[in-house]
Amino acid sequence: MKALAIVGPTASGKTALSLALGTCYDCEIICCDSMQVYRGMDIGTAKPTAAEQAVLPHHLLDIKDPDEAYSAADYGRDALQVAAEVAGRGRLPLFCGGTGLYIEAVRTLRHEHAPPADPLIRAQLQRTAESQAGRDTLYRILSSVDPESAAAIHPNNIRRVIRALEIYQTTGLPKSHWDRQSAGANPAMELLVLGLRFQDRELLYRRIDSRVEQMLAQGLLEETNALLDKGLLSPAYTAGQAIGYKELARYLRGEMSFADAVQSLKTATRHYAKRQMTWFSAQPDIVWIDCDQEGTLRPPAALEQEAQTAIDPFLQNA
RNA sequence: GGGGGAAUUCCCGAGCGGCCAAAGGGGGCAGACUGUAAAUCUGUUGUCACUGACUUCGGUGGUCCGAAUCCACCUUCCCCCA
Repeated sequence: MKALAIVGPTASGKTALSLALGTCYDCEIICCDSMQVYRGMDIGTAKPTAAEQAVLPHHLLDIKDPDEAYSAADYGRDALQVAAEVAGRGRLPLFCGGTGLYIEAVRTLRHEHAPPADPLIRAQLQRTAESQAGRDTLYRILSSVDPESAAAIHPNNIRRVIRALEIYQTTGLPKSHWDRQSAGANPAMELLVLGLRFQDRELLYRRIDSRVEQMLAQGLLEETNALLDKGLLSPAYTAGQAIGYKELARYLRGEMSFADAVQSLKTATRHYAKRQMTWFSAQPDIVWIDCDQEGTLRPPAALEQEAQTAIDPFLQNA
């Protein structure tokens, strides 16, 4: 199965390009965003609007409530199924989103994938990890049980230490074993990944700032308040970690001024964009498209055209 | 007009005679990432010919073997009394 993907940092213009390209190649869009899957989180996640969703079918949006758990592997499974359905209709699946790990999940999802989180084991490990001594102990255990993973995980990154131990405890096999298994298998689909990037970082950062202002004008504060009222913004939920909501929630709870909240939301978004760029730039085989040239944004048509020169041969090649 | 306090590296902010190119935080830059990923974590951040040298802690001039740290004056800011 062939599919397209558009990736890139937040506010780089993925949605607009996906609509243009999707129309051109008769696609259905499969959103690849860890936060857009949640209902009631529209403005803050820059979810495609109703009008945009009317242009082409969109999938994997609004499939969970903010207090429900969802993960990369869930996404990999769901996305694979949806993509097969789209292909079954004779249309081309077009993944679009900024969650790098989710794209990766689509590509490398295997039957022999590492097991899901075990709530009991995880809770137990987390309790141990509350003290520094406990964390040291966990890392020491990991080092003896799975030295390969331990070497790759920084001792301070307790979250990943816990996951590695969880895998070992539930399967009796080290995480490194499962990783090798999935990395070695055949890709689930043939994916052409188009990556949007900026030569001039300032330009991206300015877009981020103005998009934040735009979100606020559209009612991000009200949206946050609604979620807060329903108790859906706990940091315990994945959705509660979403940028924008967590900062504004602090303001609404009286923990910081509105101006400070907005400032930290902008900063957090820039940090996020940087992490995305780091992630994507480390991925092999991305066809890069520059959004800007000599300090100014390129016209959308130029980006589309450049994308097409990569897509056409990809689709022709049997 | 009188009295008191403050000026530190991009920002905030410690330091109060040597161990200080100067804690810590923020920001910037770079990186990691296989079921919480918009998460979590790491490195780096005066300059250079970089195991050493050079320049820096408002300004100028002193004291001292040695100053961001002490003294004098100047500049700016803040507070209090008038």
